[in-house]
Amino acid sequence: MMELTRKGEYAVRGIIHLARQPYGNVALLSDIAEEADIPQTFLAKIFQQFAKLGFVNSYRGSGGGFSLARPASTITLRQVVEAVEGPIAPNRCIPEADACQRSATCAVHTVWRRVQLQALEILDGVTIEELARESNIQ
Amino acid sequence: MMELTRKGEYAVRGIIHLARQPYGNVALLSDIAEEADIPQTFLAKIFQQFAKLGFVNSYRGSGGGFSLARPASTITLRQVVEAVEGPIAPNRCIPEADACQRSATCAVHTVWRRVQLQALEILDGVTIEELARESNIQ
DNA sequence: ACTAAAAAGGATAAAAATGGTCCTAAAGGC
DNA sequence: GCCTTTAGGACCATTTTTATCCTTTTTAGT
Repeated sequence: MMELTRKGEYAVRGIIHLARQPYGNVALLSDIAEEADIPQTFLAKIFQQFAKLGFVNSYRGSGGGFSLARPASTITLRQVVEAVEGPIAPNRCIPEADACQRSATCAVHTVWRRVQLQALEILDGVTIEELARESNIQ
Repeated sequence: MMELTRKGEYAVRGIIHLARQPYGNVALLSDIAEEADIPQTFLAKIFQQFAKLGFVNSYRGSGGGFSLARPASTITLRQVVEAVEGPIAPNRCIPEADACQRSATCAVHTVWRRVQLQALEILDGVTIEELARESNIQ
């Protein structure tokens, strides 16, 4: 349970690789995909989501590619993961409060809520800049 | 991401219902399934796993059913969830250390590890007895 | 012994999610 | 106009989820 999918892994690896470039540098999707060992067409979908959310700029045509749209220090791990995986929540009741009629009275619910808040606190506290700097990720 | 499946939800709800019975009381699967609003045949599979793991005793035949095999205060939420969902880990590298060649040097890895440890700490600290006592779960 | 009750275990299956691929269109540089 | 590169949509295979069904085994009661 609670596992990041490939999509989430690729999203994190992909944006870390982009963040390793000099800021503003436009990188080719094909280069990032190869370096990070991610299927290019899959990474394309992920970066398209990033572009819509304003994490990256995309440029079409010859000389095009992707660049970070914001400093890596302002993009958190949580933002990246939630961009592709949706809200981080250990059970289904949590994201939309209504969805669980038991919410108000269910002790189990409060436990999941605690787990969620702890996870969010950790992921909010980690930026892509830190990860790009510290990781030896390929 | 990080979501408990139905199986996990049913496992928790099911064992909480069993824990509401007087200790040692043998309850019918059909009764628990109905009370907890869980498909009976699905709950059967879950309780079979519980029986193998020693959380519950099962009795076949007329007058049979299930009872808790250990006091509810000695069964943690983590144990119940892991019984049916497998190890709790936010990404694939964590459960088996070898699986991720990047483990040693990857900063992302250490973040997931922190998330995992926090979650485990919370789930280890909650017993089925507490949940059975405090929850108004149907 | 017979019967009914109840769990055990295996096979099966529909639906959804995952993890992609492929093709055409659009945009930009030369 | 041509080449490069991303955008977007359609499609698809595999796996996981969420069950259901059937037969067997065990037990209690008569």
